[in-house]
Amino acid sequence: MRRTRFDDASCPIARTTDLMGDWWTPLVMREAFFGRRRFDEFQSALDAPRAVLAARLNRLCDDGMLQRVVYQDHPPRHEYRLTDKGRAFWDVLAAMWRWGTDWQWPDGDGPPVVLKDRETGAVVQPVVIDERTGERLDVRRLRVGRAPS
Amino acid sequence: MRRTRFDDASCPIARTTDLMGDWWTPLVMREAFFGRRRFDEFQSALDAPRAVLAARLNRLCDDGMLQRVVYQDHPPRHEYRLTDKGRAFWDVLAAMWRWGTDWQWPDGDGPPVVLKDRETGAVVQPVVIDERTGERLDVRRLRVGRAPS
DNA sequence: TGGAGTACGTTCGCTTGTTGAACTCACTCG
DNA sequence: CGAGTGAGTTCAACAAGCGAACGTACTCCA
Repeated sequence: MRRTRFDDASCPIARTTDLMGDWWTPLVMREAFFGRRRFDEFQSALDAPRAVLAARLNRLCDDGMLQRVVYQDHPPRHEYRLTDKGRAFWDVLAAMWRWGTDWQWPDGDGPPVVLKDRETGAVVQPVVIDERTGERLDVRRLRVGRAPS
Repeated sequence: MRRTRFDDASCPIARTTDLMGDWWTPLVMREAFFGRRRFDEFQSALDAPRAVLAARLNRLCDDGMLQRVVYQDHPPRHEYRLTDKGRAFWDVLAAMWRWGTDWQWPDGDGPPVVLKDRETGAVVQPVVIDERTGERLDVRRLRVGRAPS
């Protein structure tokens, strides 16, 4: 049986899950954000099975998250670079970073790493708000509605 | 071979991925946010294999995202309810919602559904910002640093 | 008392995906 | 010429996913 697919679902969460819903894909994207570009850079950073990594990189290229850029012919070699679509995905990883930081270190002391501003050195704490009101989301006030036409 | 685990990684994204990195778990959480509580409610909403759903619900309970609440004995029956930790996870799903809405409908017209404020009916558009500055994140200005002690 | 229905899983046989290790190929470097 | 490198591909063993059927412990209605 093939894995159930959600890429034609009408829910944005389902479509995103279809693309990113496995153990390696979000980490491949994380490494891409941290500047990795070549196969072996990803491989040694993640220590992922090479076959799985190749499959994930292919899928991310197919889906337009990454783009192959040739840097030599004979043999053909390319780098994997983020597209605009891939770059926009950082928001999702940032939300995961924040939630993981807040909730996945039950010992109370939090993770050994934080996000910082490259120039000022200030700690960056991602948070999700409603673009219109600027306030944090309250699930209880949300509902799903038909899109305005 | 057992799936590679990241639950002891030092990166918050990796730990979050370890928990949510499969195709059903985010959708189970989505349904929990939309008010599902019982096994068959989840099952019919998602149309997931029952064995897989049972495994996911167990895992989410083990990890403190959901909580079993008994609503009858003989036979013992319980509901699955969100904990604070699970409720906090909405931010991640909201970021996925936004990204999926922006990038996973290439036909240009966007998904048929939107998030709305239950009272005012206004469309809600989640966005990720830096809590301190209130500005959207710019990946290029970020780096990973050691946590302050 | 008997049969249908409901709620919540578990078991089954099968297919697909993941894993680590080894291998290939086309170069480059000394 | 031989060793090294980068980017995958192939392999066999094992784990996980799949749909369907089954089990259990009730309740409801005639």
